[in-house]
Amino acid sequence: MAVTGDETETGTSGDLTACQLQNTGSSLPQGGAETSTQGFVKSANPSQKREHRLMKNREAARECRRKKKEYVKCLENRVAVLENQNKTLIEELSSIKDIYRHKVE
DNA sequence: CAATGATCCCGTCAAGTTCG
DNA sequence: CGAACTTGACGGGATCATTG
Repeated sequence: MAVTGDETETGTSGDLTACQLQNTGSSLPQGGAETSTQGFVKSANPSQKREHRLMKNREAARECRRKKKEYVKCLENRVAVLENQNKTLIEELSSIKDIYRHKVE
């Protein structure tokens, strides 16, 4: 097993409400800077168009993976928190049962 | 130390979705 | 409706750990 991971669900102390994926319309340099996509795409020859498309997709894939990774990390945090909650509730229930038992006896 | 397996990250393609 | 965007799937290279 290659434990490359430096991840682990460290607290991040986050309030993890909803780990939502989907386009938050977040970062992504889409409309941004560099190649003024508009004019370029029209005047470019097919191979330039292809190159441009590949480049765009390359960046998109990177961003997509980044978001997915973030999403998974968020889910992992959520699992950790819920497991803790569950544990606490089980203990609480157990002590309530105890109290009840003593009263009955 | 070489072979092997596991895992990660990347680039590309294809199909689906969104938007002007 | 077409162009741009998003994402799952696939194949390949790099790196690390284990094993004989």
